[in-house]
Amino acid sequence: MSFDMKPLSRSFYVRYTIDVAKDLLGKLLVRRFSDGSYVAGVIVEVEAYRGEDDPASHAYRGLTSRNKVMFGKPGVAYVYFTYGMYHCLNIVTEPEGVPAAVLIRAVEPVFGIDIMMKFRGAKDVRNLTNGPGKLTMAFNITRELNGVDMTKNDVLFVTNYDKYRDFEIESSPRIGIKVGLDKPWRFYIKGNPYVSKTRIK
DNA sequence: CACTAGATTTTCT
DNA sequence: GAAAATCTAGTGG
Repeated sequence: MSFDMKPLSRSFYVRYTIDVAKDLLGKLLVRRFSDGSYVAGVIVEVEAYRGEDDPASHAYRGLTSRNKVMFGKPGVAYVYFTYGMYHCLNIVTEPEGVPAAVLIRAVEPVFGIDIMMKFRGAKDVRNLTNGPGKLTMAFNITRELNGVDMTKNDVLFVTNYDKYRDFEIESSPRIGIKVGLDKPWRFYIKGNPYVSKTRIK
C-alpha cells in the first residue's frame, strides 16, 4: 500500500467538532470491499454539525431513531438517507453523550478511480466525488454502514496522507440548510478543484 | 453560464 | 402531510 493503513484514533474525534472538521481536511478516506479491492480519496470539504446550539443539526430537537448514533461513540460513521435517493456520510465527534458530527462533503479521488466510475456511471473524474451524495455513491456507502466504527482498520476509515501538507482553509456558511446560516461551519481546501460548486444562499 | 423543476421515500410533526 | 445536511437534466441567455 502506498499509504499508512492505520486509522485515526478515537482521541482524534473526541474534540470540539469545529477543530475535528478542519483537521480532517487533507486526510485520506478509505473504503474497503469484501473482495479486497478498495477506493480512497483526500477529504477536501467538510461541514460541522453540533447539538443544542445548532438549529441546522439533526440532533437539535433531541434524540430520535435516525440521529441516535450522533449521541454515541466518537469515530463512528453516521450515514443517513435523504431526498428520497441520496446518502450522506458523517463522522461522530465529541465525547459520548454529546451529539455532534462532521459531514464529509467532497473528496479528491486517489485510488480505485475505475471502481468509483462504475458505481457513479460518470465519465469525468471532476464530477465523481464533489458532493456529499456523489461521494457516497462512488464509495458505495449506504445505511448498512451506519454505526460502523471508523477507528478500526475495516470497511471504512480515515488515515493520514501526505499529498497536501501546506494548504489554506477557507470557510463559509453550510450548504442546503435554511437555519444556522450565521455559523461559518463549512470548511474546504482553498483552490481545490474537487470542492463542490454548489452556491451558497 | 445561470437558473428552475423534478425525482423519490424516509423521517418527523 | 411536509420537508429534507441533494443531484441531474433541461431551458434560456
